[in-house]
Amino acid sequence: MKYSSFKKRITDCAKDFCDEDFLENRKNIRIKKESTVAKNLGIIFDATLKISNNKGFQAMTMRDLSAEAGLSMGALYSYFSGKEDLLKMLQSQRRSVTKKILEEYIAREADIADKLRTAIRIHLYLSEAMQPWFYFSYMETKNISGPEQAKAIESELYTERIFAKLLSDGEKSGIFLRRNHQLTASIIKAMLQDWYLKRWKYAKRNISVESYANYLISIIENFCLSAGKTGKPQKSEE
Amino acid sequence: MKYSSFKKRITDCAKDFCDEDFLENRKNIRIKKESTVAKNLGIIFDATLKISNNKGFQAMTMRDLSAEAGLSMGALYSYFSGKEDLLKMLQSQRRSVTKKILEEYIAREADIADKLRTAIRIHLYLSEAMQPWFYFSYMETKNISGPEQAKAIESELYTERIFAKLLSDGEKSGIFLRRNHQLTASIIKAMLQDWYLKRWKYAKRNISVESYANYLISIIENFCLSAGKTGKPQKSEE
DNA sequence: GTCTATACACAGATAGAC
DNA sequence: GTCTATCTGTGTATAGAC
Repeated sequence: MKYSSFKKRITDCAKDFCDEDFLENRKNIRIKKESTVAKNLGIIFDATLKISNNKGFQAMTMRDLSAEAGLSMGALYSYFSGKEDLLKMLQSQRRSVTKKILEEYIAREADIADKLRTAIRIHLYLSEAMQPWFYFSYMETKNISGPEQAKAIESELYTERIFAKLLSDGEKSGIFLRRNHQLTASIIKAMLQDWYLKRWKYAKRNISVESYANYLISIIENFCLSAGKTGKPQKSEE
Repeated sequence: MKYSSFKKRITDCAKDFCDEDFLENRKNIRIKKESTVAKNLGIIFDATLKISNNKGFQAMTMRDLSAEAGLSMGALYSYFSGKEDLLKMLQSQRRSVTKKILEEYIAREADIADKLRTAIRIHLYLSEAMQPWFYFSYMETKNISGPEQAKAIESELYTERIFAKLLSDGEKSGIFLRRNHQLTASIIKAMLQDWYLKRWKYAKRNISVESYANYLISIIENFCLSAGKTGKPQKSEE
């Protein structure tokens, strides 16, 4: 699957505001009209990501945000009760979109080796489509208050478990070698994360997200696939 | 080589204050006596890393630092001219130690495959011995003023080039396969970084730095070594 | 719903005594 | 060399007009 067709499918979803964690916060918002909330929250979230990824969330002032979003300080505070609240809403909204899409695409595949390839590929495509948020989430959630940090860690472990499960199922079916699946899974995560953490590097070198995906898949299959079961051949470089 | 013997060798070095970039800043320090400077700067650096890795460098106040270091605000300001200056000194001191040691150990090996193994292993050992600083440097330097950020990027690319060069030399000698060496090198970096960025995870799972090193080396050698040249066998899991 | 003006707290930094 | 006391800027958040 090519990135371009994935992206088309995704851009609508990405602005869904129907997550339950999000609705929890909805009642703190003074604005009544649903369409105004959706429009302005979108603008506020994008501005937050833009500024934070430049100078850090903690360093972003409300005046910065006000200028970038084109709303006065007063207006901003009718969409959230404070900086911490803003972070919570942003995180829960994006996290639920990510999870939904990842699960959807993996479920479509029947074969285990395909599921693993798809999991790697779709995770990369997701982080490509929402790079500013993935970067933000990685860099900022470490320093945040207790419950938010716990959710970030849980989210890290959640995708890791998906990979570990696939590797372990694959071993049972004889298509993958016996390895330390948990460790392999966590190394896959590290490689996936590098894509959105070092985007400047890959962009400068003209590495496309497709070719990065193919490269990762071939590294992992070299390491995990049983001999003879080379699966569909994957190009190792572009 | 075991981590424990490496660590013994390193702990002395790690407090060297003889880097040229550092001496540049030395003249801004009002304190005359060299031994006092070394002692208190050590305390200040450690306190900075401890607080910053908890709440972020930008969120660390001088009062926090004063309390943690056991020095008054006034005293602190006789060791640096401001927060930014403190960061510059810390970065240049640690960066020079890291570079020196990494080069030293790679140079000791004659065989290319051994050089690659050593580069991976020693980088991991270094980041284990100085985990707080590696973590700090990764998370904080992105948001900092121009020249400091440029040095951080240069440092990332510097180690990457070491790996890429080894892979490419190895290809010429016929021991490594023809791959996209630059891309492989950047993926090696990603895997190395995961060790110090997710230390909580590996600690909880009782993965030792030695076994992580062995695992990485086996992934890379599976991918890069020419058939038949399996080199010294590496354990893939512990 | 959005604005301007302002309160109030807290940060970085320094002066000058000891 | 280290301390306490204090200045000044800047950040978050709110009140109340439009």
